[in-house]
Amino acid sequence: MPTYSHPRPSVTVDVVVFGYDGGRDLKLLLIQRGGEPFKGQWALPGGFVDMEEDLEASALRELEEETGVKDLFVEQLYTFGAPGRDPRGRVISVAYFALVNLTDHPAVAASDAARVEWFKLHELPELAFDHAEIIELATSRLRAKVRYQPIGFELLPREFTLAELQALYETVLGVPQFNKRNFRTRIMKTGILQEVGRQENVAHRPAVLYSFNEETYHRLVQQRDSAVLRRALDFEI
Amino acid sequence: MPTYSHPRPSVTVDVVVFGYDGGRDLKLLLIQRGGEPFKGQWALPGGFVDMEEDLEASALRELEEETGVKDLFVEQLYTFGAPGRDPRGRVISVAYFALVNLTDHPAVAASDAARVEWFKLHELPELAFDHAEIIELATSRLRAKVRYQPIGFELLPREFTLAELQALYETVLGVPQFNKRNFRTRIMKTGILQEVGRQENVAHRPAVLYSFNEETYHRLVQQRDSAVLRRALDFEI
DNA sequence: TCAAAAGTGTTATCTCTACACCCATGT
DNA sequence: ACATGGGTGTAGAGATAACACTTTTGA
Repeated sequence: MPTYSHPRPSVTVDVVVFGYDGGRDLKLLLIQRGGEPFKGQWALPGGFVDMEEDLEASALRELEEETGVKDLFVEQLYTFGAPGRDPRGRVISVAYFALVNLTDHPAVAASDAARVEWFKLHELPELAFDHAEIIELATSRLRAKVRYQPIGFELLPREFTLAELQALYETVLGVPQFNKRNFRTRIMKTGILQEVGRQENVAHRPAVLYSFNEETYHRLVQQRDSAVLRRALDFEI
Repeated sequence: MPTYSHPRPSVTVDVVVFGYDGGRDLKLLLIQRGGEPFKGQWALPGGFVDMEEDLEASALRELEEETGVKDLFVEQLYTFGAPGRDPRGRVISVAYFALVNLTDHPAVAASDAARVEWFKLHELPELAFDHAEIIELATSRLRAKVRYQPIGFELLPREFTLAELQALYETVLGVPQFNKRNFRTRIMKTGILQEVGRQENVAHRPAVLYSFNEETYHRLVQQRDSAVLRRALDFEI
């Protein structure tokens, strides 16, 4: 097997970053391409993997270089490698995805990218390469993940009310609204929330503020995807 | 961005094939390497991706070339790309995994492989490269999958009894034994099984033979991972 | 008639859903 | 006092777990 003489494809990483700011829409981080191919079109942040660099490190590096977004957890999504997906030749792309609290992660155009913008997930522009397909997969992965892991940790500010947490779930799952009473019962039963104070200066009964109890959170997420979480988070759609 | 001049890693595929033959163990398909590096050691079937070939097609081709195993569904698992995982240089490997009914898929050594063998999952030999890590990930993916998708379709013969289906679940999940009555109720409620006959010449009451109702099966698996299936298959561990 | 494995009835308990209601605050 | 959103009690329906029981076959 003459391994050294094998023709070699190029390898890139692309990153799908979902952002949330409390509204009725999830947002998606895109860059406008500054170079060919697809110059001027919107695309996922990403780029070529360096020879001595881990894949995940590449994803984080390219993301920061192109958008300024950093300090986040990425998770591998899928590897796209159909011949012909890139006009430059054979390019295999390892896609990553991440969730961030939008207000903590301002986007700033840099290097290759002409512009950077957070788009509403339901109002995306036309996309370069097969990036629409990548985003679709990431979206369905997010909706699956929400059912067995608490996503609020990454998407919400450090302190939040139960109403905010519920709004997040309704937004991500795209359902009109579910029962307040039952949502609370389910979430509280997991024990992952801890009371940290109450709202002030609101024209109604002040809501209790919660944050995630990191210890309980990590124990539950670790434990073979914990039946406790599945039971509590598996909202019917 | 001078894309043409980028240094390029090699890209391979590796395939984790789980087999079942009705016993108390899951089996795993391994080859003994015929060439360097790791000559003589056991490894996952796999090899280099051709320039004009889709990743999944590569995985199926390498699997058949090295083991004779074909006609099966593979699912992408994860992409391993740590620098240093292959002594030949930078090699990025896209791992796939598959489930087969062992009796329908005899293994035959061919081409590069010195030998091919089905190993019990709990009695694996020392493995080449980072393949032990790949197998560990595949195993945990299988145990997660079993909870929301019916795996019997791929692992069992076309006709089977409920006792056989239950033994499969106990084997995959590694639990001693769960309640017969309740297992049956859960499975039957999905409507995924159809009666196709009964056992003959057994020294006890003959069991009803079932097969999967393909139509119901595909409808349920498709439908956003169907709550019906999750409810029915999510066995406590 | 017996052993072996298949298959069923039933109940007590737990969980979930839906809906109505009460509570605390600023204006 | 009242509007506003936060927060709770609870009954009826439905799902679940556990156990003991009946059935059908070949030897």
